[in-house]
This record gives sequence, structure tokens and C-alpha cells, in this order.
Amino acid sequence: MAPRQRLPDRKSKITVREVALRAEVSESTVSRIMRNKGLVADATREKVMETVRAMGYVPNRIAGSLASLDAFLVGVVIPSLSNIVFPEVLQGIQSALEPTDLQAVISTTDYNADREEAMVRGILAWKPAAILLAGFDHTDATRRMLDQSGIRVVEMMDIDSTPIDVAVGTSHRRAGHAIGRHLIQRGYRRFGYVGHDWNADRRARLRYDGICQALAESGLTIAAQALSDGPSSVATGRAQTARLRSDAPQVEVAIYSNDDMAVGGVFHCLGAGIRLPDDFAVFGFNGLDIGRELPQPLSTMRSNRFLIGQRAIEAILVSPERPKQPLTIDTGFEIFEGATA
Amino acid sequence: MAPRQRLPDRKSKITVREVALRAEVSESTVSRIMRNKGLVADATREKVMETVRAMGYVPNRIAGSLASLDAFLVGVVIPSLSNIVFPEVLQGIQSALEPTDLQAVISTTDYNADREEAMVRGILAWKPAAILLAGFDHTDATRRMLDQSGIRVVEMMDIDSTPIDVAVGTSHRRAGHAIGRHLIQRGYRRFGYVGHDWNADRRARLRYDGICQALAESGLTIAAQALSDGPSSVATGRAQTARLRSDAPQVEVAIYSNDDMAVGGVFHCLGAGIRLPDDFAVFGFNGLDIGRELPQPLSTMRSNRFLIGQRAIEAILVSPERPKQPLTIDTGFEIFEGATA
DNA sequence: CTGTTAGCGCATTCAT
DNA sequence: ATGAATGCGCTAACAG
Repeated sequence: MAPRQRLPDRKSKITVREVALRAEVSESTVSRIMRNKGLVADATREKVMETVRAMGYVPNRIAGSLASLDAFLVGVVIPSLSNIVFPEVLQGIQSALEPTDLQAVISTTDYNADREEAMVRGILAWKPAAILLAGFDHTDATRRMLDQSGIRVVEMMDIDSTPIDVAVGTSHRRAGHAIGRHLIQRGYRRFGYVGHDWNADRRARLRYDGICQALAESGLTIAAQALSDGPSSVATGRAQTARLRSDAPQVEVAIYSNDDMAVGGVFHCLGAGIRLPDDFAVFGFNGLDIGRELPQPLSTMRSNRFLIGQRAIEAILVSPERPKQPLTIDTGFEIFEGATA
Repeated sequence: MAPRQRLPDRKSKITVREVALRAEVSESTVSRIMRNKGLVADATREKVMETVRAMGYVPNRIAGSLASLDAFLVGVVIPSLSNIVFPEVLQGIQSALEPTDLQAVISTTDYNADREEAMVRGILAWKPAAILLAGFDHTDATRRMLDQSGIRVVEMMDIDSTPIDVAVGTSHRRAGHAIGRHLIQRGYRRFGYVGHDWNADRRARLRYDGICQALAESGLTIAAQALSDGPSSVATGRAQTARLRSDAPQVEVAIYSNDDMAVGGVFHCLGAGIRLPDDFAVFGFNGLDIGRELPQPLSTMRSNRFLIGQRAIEAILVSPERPKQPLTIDTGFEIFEGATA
């Protein structure tokens, strides 16, 4: 634990008091003016604002928040920033936060539930208006803290479980099922799967389950799979595709755990002279921009991460109190046909 | 301005007082224990910790920070989250923040200096230990606020100007110059440039200037360029490459404003059957992962954004006071030869 | 329309 | 080793 940061003892510590004295009004008047609340004569307002500007006064929100018991922060706890989907969710959050005077405190967990617990504890200490998390996998202690806090809690990305308060996202199980159905309808029968670490990414697992279920309903199975135990990446997708191709040359179509992996698959094919989708077909998940710009657009399942962040904030803005019933908000998914499957 | 969020009036508002009463000690004792500061008998510590756990007490940092005048927040103001480089910087920040008990408050400006001003004002109100910004383009008001705040200020990404306090990043002008030199040495003479909006991305402009200078030193110039006025993207890079190729077929090598754009260029070539680098060569900037996984690895200039975030935090952790002299920290750059130029 | 009073929850002297 | 008193800077009643 590093040493705390003591604020520099700037002698020029300007508070309401200083402003009030200089402007010859009371502190409450200054306070009212700074918050545009309550009635103030235009004359005094101008007089005060002038000295505020002159002195460069910035109200101390720490004190303000303590006095009013209002919250001006929203906690956000996500697994990582290196998977592009989370920055996208953050964009949605920032955009929905813009008209508000709430600010986001952001922490990352590295897909570690214990770290999540620590982050949640740290954030709750700031008495935020709400806290947004990714997924439903929390430690018991985390769950207890969230419960007791009484604030709004949004579990994002996934809606395949019952939330503490609100869930916003898409059904990954249903998305996987839809992928399976789609590919069967297109005539594929020999399926492969290329994936990354399921322990870190439970949603990839849910999609996988959905796929298997759809195949099973048609009497089919996944004939071969190439799984890596690291995080998803273009490089991994590329390597695992090579492996799948050599292990199971009969596979007609590979479903990938996400678009990063699938793009790696496309790159492998481009390099090895494999024709898509005739020799081998590739199907991704996420609808990343880059997939659309490939020489042949990537066939994939789009989900809207920006919307997830946005809806999450909108949901908690409705009321500071949790509803009696947990709420689930489905941001949907959509097949993008593309040209690789 | 949306309504504030009033914290739910949970009757179970647990404060030091409640814990102290239940544990039959004074508030100061509880406080000391929670902060591991000052001497406390093991027996009482255990007794208190037990009731802390039982009651689920979480100290209120708002009150704590106000009372102690210590700062527990670090403000981060970046242009956007959609350009992958900023999430990477954030990763570095988060990683350096981990052993600390500081937390990051993050805002985005959409490349708008007035929004930056608003974000900085909002963040300063939280009396953060430090504030990290991208670049040197701030409004006068922003500059004044940062100055008066007395806290540490880090200007990130770029080190081509004199910082307020600390600058961390790479010299984009020198990077551009190095790119120019490198390509000249490899024998290229007919240069093209493919870029995006310079108003939003001043660093791209600095690189461009560096490139031009290097070419000029060898009596060369950029013969043709394709500029879009939107943000950088794979799609834009692809479209502008098509334009450049038809407008100026004589161009041997195109330097791109960044890797997103350059990957778009590569995709165009792959689709149009243009052989890289013989028919046309492509050179990027940033060293994004995806470039390395292309069928032919993208020739580019690597810079380390994670390191920028990390060094930024390290720099402000050294001392809560600004040094007399502004400090510049160079995180460097490095040519990645690749196979597209 | 403006001022006065009394905390918000905690950390910090200073006593004991 | 522990407790009591004071105030951080501001907002929220209430008076006037």
C-alpha cells in the first residue's frame, strides 16, 4: 500500500467562506448560487459570480457530497480494458453520463473475482449513486456488500442469470443457439469450434452451450475443437485455426469464440490460400468494425456494447431505489451474414 | 443537468459511531483500526474487527478525505475510448494504481477543448491527488485551473511541447522523422500519405511534419496524399487507399497516419490483388497487435501506450508537490520492419 | 430574497 | 493503549 497523497498545503485555499467574505454575502448565498438552487437576486448573483471567477473558486465536492448526502459518482468495475468490448461499454456509459453531473470511477479486475471484491469495496467507500459490474460471477462477500449498500447495481453484458437489481446485455446462450440454427440452415453439417479460456470468459461458454444445443436439436454435434487457455486474440485465433485445420480437415465451418479469434482464422486462411467460405467457413461473434473491412466481410453475430453501457446508466437514473423485482434489459443481437460463412 | 442522485435513506446507515457503540470502544479506536494507524491492543482490534465484519461496515471515504484533507482520487481526462490507444494508456494507469489506494475518475472529451475544460473543472472539485490529460492543447481557463489547483499534472502521449508539470510520451515529430529516414534508406523515393483529421489528432500532424522534414533533407517530398476529415478507422484507411491509388498510381509507398488506417490499406490491397510491398508499400504507426498477425506483418512504428500510463502514475507518486522544473519522460518508439514496406 | 444554525462521518490533536 | 473534543467545507433546514 503506497503512501497516501496529501494535498499540497496551498495557502490560497479558497472556500465558500473566503468568497462570502469578499463578496459580502453569507456562505449559504454563495452555496445557493453555485448550485443554481433557491432564489437569489440577479444583482447579488452577478456580484458573487464575479468574485468567484476572480478568485478561481471551485466548490469542494467532497464536502458538498458529505453535507448533502448526495452521490456524484458511479462505480464501474470491468474485467479488463484490453478486450475492446469493455471500452465500448465505457463509451456508452460516458455518453449517458454526459447530461448528468455524475462521474465514473473505473476499476479493472483482470477477470479475478477476489480483485473484483476489493474493487467493489473500494468503490462503495465513495458512496456512489450506483455500481456497474460485468457479469454475475461475484464472491459471496461482494454480493453481501452490494446488497447492504442499498444502491443501484447493474450487472452488464449477460442476461442469462437473475440479477441482483438490473441486468443489461444480451442472452449469450440464445445468441449461440441462433448461430447454430443459422449455419445449419445455410447447409453446414460438419462443425468445428475455435475458442479461448472459458474460465475467464463465461459468456463464451454460454454461447458454446447455445451452439451445441442448436446442433443437438438437429442431431448434429461439434466434430472438432481447438481451445487455447489464454485470452482471445487475433494471434491465438490464427494459431488455433491452423491446428484445427490439420487435426480435422473434414470440418466445413468453424464457429469462433469471438471476432478477434475469427479474424485470426481469416488471416490464417488468407496466408494459406484457403478459400473462404468454400474450402472452409468462419463465423465470429461481436460484430467488430474490423471484420466488416476485411477483403471478405466476416460473418458474425453483432451485439451492441455501446448500448449496454448507455442502458445501464439510463436504468439507474430512473430511480435511486431498487425496484422490488429485478429488471432485465435485453440489448439484443443480430446475425451479420458477411461473406466468410 | 439531470437530477442528482440522493442516496437511499437506508435506515441501516452504519457509521463509526454504530460500530463503536456495539464494540464498546470509542470512535477513534475504530477509526485507528480501520486505517491500521496508531497502536491498538490486539484484543480490542479483534473485537472491533469482528463487529465490523458482522455489521458490514464500510468507512465513508468522503468523510475521511474531508477530515484528513488527503486525496484518494486521480483524475484522467482523455479524448476518447474508441481509439484503442487510450484504453491502452488506461491499462497502464490501472496497473500502476493497483498497489496504491488511489482510484481513477475517468472522463472523455471527444477531442473538444471546451469539454475538456468542463471535465477538468468537474474533476478538480473532487480534490484529486493528480490529474492526467492527453496532449498540450488546453483552453486558457483549463490552464489556469490546473495551475491554481497546485496538484500534479501530467500531459500524456506527446513530448513535443513544454509541459505544465510532467509530460510522458514519445516525440511524434521525431518518430515521423525516423519513419521518413527509414523508408528513404530502404530505397523508396515516391511517397504518398494517407491520413485522417488533423484537427482532432494533433499528434498525427506532428508525425507528418517529421516525415516531411526527413524527406526534405533528402530533397524529396510527399507526392500525393489522401486525407479524410473524420476519425481514423480501418474503413477510412481502405477507402482513402483506393483513392490514392487511382489519383497517384506512381506512388511507391504510402505512410499512414496510424495502424488502423494502414490495416485498411492492406485490406484494400488484398482485395484488389495489389502485391505488398512490390506493387505498393504500406507503413503505419502504433504497432497494434493486429498488424503483426496480418498474412504479411504490417511495417510500422511501435510506441508503448501502456508504458505511458504507467510512467504517468509513477511520476506523480514521487511527490505530491510539483518540482521547480517541468519534467519530460520519453517512452520512446521503435521501427518494426514487418513485410509491407 | 438572505442569513443563522446545526450537522454530514470521519481524522486528528491532545488528554488520560 | 484509549477516549473526548474540534473541525474539514459544505448544505439544509429554518428564520427573518
